[in-house]
Amino acid sequence: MNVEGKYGAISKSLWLKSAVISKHLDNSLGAIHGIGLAEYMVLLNLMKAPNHALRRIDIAEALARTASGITRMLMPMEKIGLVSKETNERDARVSLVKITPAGEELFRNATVTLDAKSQSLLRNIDRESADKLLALLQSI
Amino acid sequence: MNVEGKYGAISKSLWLKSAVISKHLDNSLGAIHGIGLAEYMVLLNLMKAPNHALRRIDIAEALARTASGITRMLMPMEKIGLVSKETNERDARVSLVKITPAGEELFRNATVTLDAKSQSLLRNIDRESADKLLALLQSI
DNA sequence: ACCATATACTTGATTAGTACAGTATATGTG
DNA sequence: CACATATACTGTACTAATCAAGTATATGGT
Repeated sequence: MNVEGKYGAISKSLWLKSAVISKHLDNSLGAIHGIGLAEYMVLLNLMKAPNHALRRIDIAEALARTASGITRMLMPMEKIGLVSKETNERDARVSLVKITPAGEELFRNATVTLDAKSQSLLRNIDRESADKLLALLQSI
Repeated sequence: MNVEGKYGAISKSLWLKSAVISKHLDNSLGAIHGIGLAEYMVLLNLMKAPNHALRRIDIAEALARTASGITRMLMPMEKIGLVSKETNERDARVSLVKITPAGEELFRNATVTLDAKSQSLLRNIDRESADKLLALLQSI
């Protein structure tokens, strides 16, 4: 394998392993908490944000999705009360998304599920290797 | 971060990085060769297979997709002549998928594109780290 | 102040995937 | 051999994402 092929192999492996793991996590999160991994990532980003609120466009950026995808994803989340819509008084174009107390509660519970399931899916990887893998992934 | 959280962090990072990289590769492969990363992975698996042919169910397994997803994906690929349908004389339920010479040619060209684009997307990762990352991903 | 351009979001049309049910064929057991 | 069960695939209905166009608002240059 030439040098370029090595990087191609990383892309392919990343694609496949992500598909496998994401499907498992989607299933677990869906069965127990009624949300998918993408919805979980929305809540995670809101929890990390100052004032627990973000613009839709920032959520799109954080999830590598389009603005319209976020609009559609948030509709049912708002309906079941995980997030709420707030206006930005400085900029009337913006519709801020804020996590609700119910959303925070679900996020905490879903985090337990996600961590446990992840550990089970990644049981082939010892803790030291896990540190290394995480660092490498985050350096991409 | 507790120990479980570390594995959860890997899942989340895998999910996000894969989304970013896959979208770039989909765009490049689509613009230049008219196929997506999933279609490329079909061709790759066919190239690796004995006799360059596989059952649909095996392709589904290799790509973490459903059988019906593969049926749909293969329809246009057959139409443009990248793969052909063959019967299995031992088992009439099976419809074997075989890569065509045109499919092989496209695969070789797409591999160059995929490797080059991957190297560019992963330029933050040096060759030694790339070896390590690939080994860790493949151990999942 | 005016207007051209840019930004934030939503909506309609399309595409790609899934689940589930249906069809055809194969396999294993009494 | 007969028949229940399993397997391979396809078709229908649905869901989730995209793109491109549309609306509203903000910003910058003259």
